[in-house]
Amino acid sequence: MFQCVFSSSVLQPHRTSCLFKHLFYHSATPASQKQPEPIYSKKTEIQRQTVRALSVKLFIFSALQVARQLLLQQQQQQQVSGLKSPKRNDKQPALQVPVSVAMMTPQVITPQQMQQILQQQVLSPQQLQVLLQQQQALMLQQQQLQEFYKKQQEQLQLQLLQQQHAGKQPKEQQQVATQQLAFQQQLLQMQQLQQQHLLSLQRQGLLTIQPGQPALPLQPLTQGMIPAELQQLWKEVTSAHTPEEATGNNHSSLDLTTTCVSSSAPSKTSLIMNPHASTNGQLSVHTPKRERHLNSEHALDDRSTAQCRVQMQVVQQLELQLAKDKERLQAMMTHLHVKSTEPKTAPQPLNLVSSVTLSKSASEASPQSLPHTPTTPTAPITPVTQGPSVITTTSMHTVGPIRRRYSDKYNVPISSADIAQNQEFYKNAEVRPPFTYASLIRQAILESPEKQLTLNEIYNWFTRMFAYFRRNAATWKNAVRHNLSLHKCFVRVENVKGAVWTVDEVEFQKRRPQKISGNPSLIKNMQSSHAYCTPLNAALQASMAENSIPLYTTASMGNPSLGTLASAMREELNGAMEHTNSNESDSSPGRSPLQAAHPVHVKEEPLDPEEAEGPLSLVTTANHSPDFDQDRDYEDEPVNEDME
DNA sequence: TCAAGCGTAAACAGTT
DNA sequence: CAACTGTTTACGCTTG
Repeated sequence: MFQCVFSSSVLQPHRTSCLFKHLFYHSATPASQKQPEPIYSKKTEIQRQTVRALSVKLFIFSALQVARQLLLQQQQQQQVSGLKSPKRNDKQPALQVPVSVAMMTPQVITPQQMQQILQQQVLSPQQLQVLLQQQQALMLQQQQLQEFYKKQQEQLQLQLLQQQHAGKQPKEQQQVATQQLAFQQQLLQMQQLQQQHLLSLQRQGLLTIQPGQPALPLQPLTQGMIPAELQQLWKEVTSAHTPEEATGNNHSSLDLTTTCVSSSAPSKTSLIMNPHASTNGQLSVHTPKRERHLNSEHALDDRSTAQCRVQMQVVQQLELQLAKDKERLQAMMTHLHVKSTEPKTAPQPLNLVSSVTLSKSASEASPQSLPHTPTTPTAPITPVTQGPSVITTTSMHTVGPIRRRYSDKYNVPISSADIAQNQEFYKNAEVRPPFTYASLIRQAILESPEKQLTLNEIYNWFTRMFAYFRRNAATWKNAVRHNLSLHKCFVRVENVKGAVWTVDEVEFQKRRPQKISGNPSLIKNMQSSHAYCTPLNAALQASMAENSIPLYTTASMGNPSLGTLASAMREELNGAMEHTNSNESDSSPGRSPLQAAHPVHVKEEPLDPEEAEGPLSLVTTANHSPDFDQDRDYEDEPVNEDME
């Protein structure tokens, strides 16, 4: 009855690659529900973010490398082709490259999936250092690649014009097809190697994969290419050469380099990745034999022309992506520069680099700040900054205790602001929110206009706000009921229609000091993270928009409940401050009166429905009319359409 | 080591 | 009668 079917970008859990099933910790299957959740407590959010960003960049970089290689190959083919053939129009627009895409798709890791995979990272500071160095190197390489691609593209265009005058040779077509078949075989091999490497990464603790991780709405890395294509290109380039890389355990992009931090010379990484190609496009000099081969067997025809065009498009898309990525990276670096003094001036989509490595990484970054152009929905953002911030107290409600498992260990809490900032993320990604059931239930109730919800409405809120709760309904619904009954802060109110649940703020506030300890640094971090709430939300919106992700709502637009949630998170911070810092003002005008006056606990002293109505209205707001509530399903309706 | 908090599972009873 | 709702207990895990 309560199983909601989301017509939006609902994630299909089982689309996750089987390769990672055994790596998942939070399994979607009931059999593994008893397992603990150490993920939350083993790593910091910053670590996850850093690696996540690195992964995306590495993926893009790899794709660029592949594209370059293909360009070079294409160039080889076209260089040997003459201008003799008559001009022909393309009658075979069918692309050659994507032929094998379909069979590659199941195990392709899209950037989004990569993010999901990487959102639960275990990284040591040393590893983070290395990764950051890699990131720096990648940025430099991307710049070099961009220049290179532009040159290549110009050449390609010239050659394409020439090629249009070339004739069609059936024999060459067959050979091309044969070559592509061989290519696909190589790709399969590389696919296996890639899997092995991912496994090895996982074993090393570099990768941990969320259980039952749903496939996020697949978003093309670029407009013209699907991720599978990029992945295929990556495999092609990695399989095309350097068998020593492929056979080893360290051939992955994550191991690209730790040495090429220099910004001057061509990086070592690029040489490793493309031993046949130099960054200045002098490929033909290095591969005379291959060129001859190509000369003899690959003349121009419609297919190759189409291929060439496809490659041009690929390059263009990659260039676009590269530019965006560069902008993002530069913005990140700039943000790292300024955030200590101007935490609010540089809205960033991601806080990807930990403050630990800030000085080092930022020192080599371009100071130019560019508009953030996030391309993917991101994992929870948890800025850890020390910048000053002003918490604007609102009269809104709070989310409440933070799940300690997630954050306490490293004193990098998932602040309440985080959930507000990452609402879209939690809505779309099947990631367990780092909040207790009690907090979430309370939030659901307080977000309602009447500050009361039926059990079913609470269910709907969960499923609507968190993709994670769209699965295992029996489990978490049981937990919700359990929490409702167990905690005194939840008060059941008999209604005409039935029963609704309200929140006893007094009781709830009693719990918080236990959750948020008086660690000053912790509170400070929470304050700072709050400072980023707004820009981060904007960044998330931009991210969603750019990737055509269904943008339900955000804290600053659309569904008001999200704004409520965002405000609630700030309130949560205030609440924490109240408990930990006596100097902090008790500036919660909307809440304090209720705290003082709240009298009744149905659970402790069951009352007759008639009796319960009156005093409990303190919690359920003064203008509450039980009859009015019956038809008040408001936001839940779209979700409930498919309910059983 | 212990207690507290939390999540999960499950049994049970009452209600719809 | 089935499903839902609500309560309660038990257990394991994490954390301080």
